[in-house]
Amino acid sequence: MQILKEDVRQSILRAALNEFKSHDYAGASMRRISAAAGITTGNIYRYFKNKEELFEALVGPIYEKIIHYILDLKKELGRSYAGEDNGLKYLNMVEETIVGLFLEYSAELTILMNRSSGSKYGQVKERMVSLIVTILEDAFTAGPQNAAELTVADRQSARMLAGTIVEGVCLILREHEDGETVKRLVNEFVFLYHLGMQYRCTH
Amino acid sequence: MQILKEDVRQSILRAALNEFKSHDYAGASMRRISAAAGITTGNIYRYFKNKEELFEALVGPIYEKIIHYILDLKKELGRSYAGEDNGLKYLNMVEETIVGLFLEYSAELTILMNRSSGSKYGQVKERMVSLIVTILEDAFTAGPQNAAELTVADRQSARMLAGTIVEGVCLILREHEDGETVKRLVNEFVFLYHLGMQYRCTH
Amino acid sequence: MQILKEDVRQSILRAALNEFKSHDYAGASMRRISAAAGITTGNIYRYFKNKEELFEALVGPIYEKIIHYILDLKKELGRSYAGEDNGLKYLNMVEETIVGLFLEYSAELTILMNRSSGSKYGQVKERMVSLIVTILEDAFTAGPQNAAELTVADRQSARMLAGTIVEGVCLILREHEDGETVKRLVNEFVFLYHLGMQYRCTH
Amino acid sequence: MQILKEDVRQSILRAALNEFKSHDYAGASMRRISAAAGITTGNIYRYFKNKEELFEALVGPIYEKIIHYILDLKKELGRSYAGEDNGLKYLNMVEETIVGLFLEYSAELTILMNRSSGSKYGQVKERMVSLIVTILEDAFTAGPQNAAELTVADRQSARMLAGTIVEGVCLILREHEDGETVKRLVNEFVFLYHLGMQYRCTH
DNA sequence: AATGAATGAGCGTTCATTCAT
DNA sequence: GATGAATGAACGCTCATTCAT
Repeated sequence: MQILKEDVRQSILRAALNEFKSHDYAGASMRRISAAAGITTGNIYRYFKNKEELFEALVGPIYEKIIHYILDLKKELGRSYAGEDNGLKYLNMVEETIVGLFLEYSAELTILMNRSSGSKYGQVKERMVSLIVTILEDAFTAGPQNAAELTVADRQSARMLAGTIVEGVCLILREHEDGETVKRLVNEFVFLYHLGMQYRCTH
Repeated sequence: MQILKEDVRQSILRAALNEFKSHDYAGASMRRISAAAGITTGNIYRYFKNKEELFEALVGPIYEKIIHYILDLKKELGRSYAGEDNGLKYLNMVEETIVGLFLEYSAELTILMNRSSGSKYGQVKERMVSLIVTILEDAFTAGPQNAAELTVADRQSARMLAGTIVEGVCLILREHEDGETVKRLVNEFVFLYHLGMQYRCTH
Repeated sequence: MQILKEDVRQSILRAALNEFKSHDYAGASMRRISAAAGITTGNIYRYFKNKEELFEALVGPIYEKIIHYILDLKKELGRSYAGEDNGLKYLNMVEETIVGLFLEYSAELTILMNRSSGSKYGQVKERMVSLIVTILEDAFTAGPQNAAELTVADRQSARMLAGTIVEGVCLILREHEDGETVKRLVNEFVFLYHLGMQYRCTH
Repeated sequence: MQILKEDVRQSILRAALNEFKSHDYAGASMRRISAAAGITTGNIYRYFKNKEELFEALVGPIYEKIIHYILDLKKELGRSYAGEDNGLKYLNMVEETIVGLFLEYSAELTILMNRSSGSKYGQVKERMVSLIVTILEDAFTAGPQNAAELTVADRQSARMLAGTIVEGVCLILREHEDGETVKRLVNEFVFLYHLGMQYRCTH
């Protein structure tokens, strides 16, 4: 009844996912994770050095991807402002990458965003917000080259919008597991912000 | 160099505020709180019976106030739908009570909303969101009498909007201390949602 | 040099027995017990869920047995009064069960009787004494049918005798390990009380 | 509303008596004692160096007296065996001193006998039993000069009887506060043992 | 003399992590 | 590879005792 190494690793990750869905990084229990994975307490440490590394194995790749995608998005927007590209590609990117990521890894994202306090990802919301702020500031000024002229009030608004976008997405992730529902709500949500942004840029 | 009782109490509350800002109710440490307050472990229990009561002293009064204010708001909106009153009074209420409360107790609210899992306030965000959901559902249908006809998707949207409103306001509060700035951002934020709501109700 | 599980469990029970011999339930220290058992603080909780369960593992089974035996004894005495049976069987029962129990579990009984205040067995001496009181009251009046006519003073005497019987037996057990010695002393002791009882009933 | 020193001392002792009546030495609380005495936590330490000395002030004098009386009793019995004196004086002594002591200081005795485990009086029962054993051994052999010829079994019986006498008295003290009742029960109890002793010495 | 705030060691208990088998 | 017993630090909390006032 020997389980192969990779199988075990996967069942630990699966169990950890469930554990972290309902507990903070600090509150999650390695004992419960190993029990749920069908292995013993000690054995988990042959696969993951410690709690931190198990957590990292779970959310780290997703963290990298989402940061990467947001950076790509920003670059694409830069091209769009420069006229090298139309806005269509940008929207496609959102659909194909970000929303796709949400759909595929919604559990990991939920954990990354809502359960990582106490781990090295504790500041992840803040980092994501900062990234999105730079995107919004570009949007406010129709391109990065003019970003310097933003007022303090503009910067604050950007930060608030970025923050509520992130929090709003987290919220949706926290409450819904069904992929289609998440997609619909994220779209609605993005649309709401899009509307607000248009209004802002035209008034 | 004995410190006066009230000073100590305040420094405990201040230290607890900081501790709970970065840890769950369960993850917060009474030892760290006392250390940060500059007192010993045992002494904290002269001021607060236990962790639960310290937490309650921090967020309890604010919880009572905000629930109360939201209920008042809902009642006022009810009158507004019934034509007994115009929308002006409603907006004044938001300005005078909710925003004021948020301004004065932003840290406590943040904790109440984000760190209370495991305490008796564990369900507070859910309760607040539920309250706001009923307000939004009334708004979707222009009055409580038609609320029954909402689709599941409508209800999910209402829930998401309510959640992001709560989260968004918390976020603004977390990051800004200046009253005027908070007011402006909350107004911008409320306006954004108002816009979204109008669009939704007319399409 | 890993110690087998059952060995550890036994050494915990042995250490607990010693600790509870000289401390109340409340005053006994889990740390001292683990130290005396040669294990660390945390490890004791792998074997016993908490202090209460450790105490219960020590005295619970003995409590059940002794209550059961005393009830049997009383039933047998009832038959004896009714003439259905002679006194011989009764004496055999005392010899075979109660004395045997006391011989085998004298330390546990001592603890059960003298150190359980604060635990769920806090009232055990009282319950045992009460049981024996009913037996003595029957003896005073030569059968349960006349027990109602006892004076307050009689009842107090019965209570005192019952109490000293219980205490006396515990005392003998505490100080002697040799089975024959215990048997002889208990017999002497029972004889003493028997003598007193006869005298009382005939004067 | 200044209370004189001696008054305070007395009210502390009174409060301590009540506390120790219902708690072990270890389980008794200095805080509760000071509160019941109507003084502050710290002030108690101006009157008694620590818990141990307060306990000692309460039971120490009674301990000295009872040991002293038992020694006197033994001396008197010695004279009685030597024919220097009749048994009457001996019985008078029991009435006048021991029982008198019980009547006057029953609370302190109860505490001394039943609540002192953990204090320096923890071994008091054992010491008293040893004393009484020497008296009983003399009685078995009609005088100290023959005590050497006792069998092991005799010594064990003496020890058992001494023990149950002590325990029996403790039990009476524990359950009755009314002086007359205590006196009657102690007399009954002493009579019972007297009867047993007579029987033993004549068979 | 008295106060009562403060101390700090100790309590029962939990849990991530280690290690002999 | 795997086991699960063992470790030890940390937790919330209590309490005898001390000490600045």
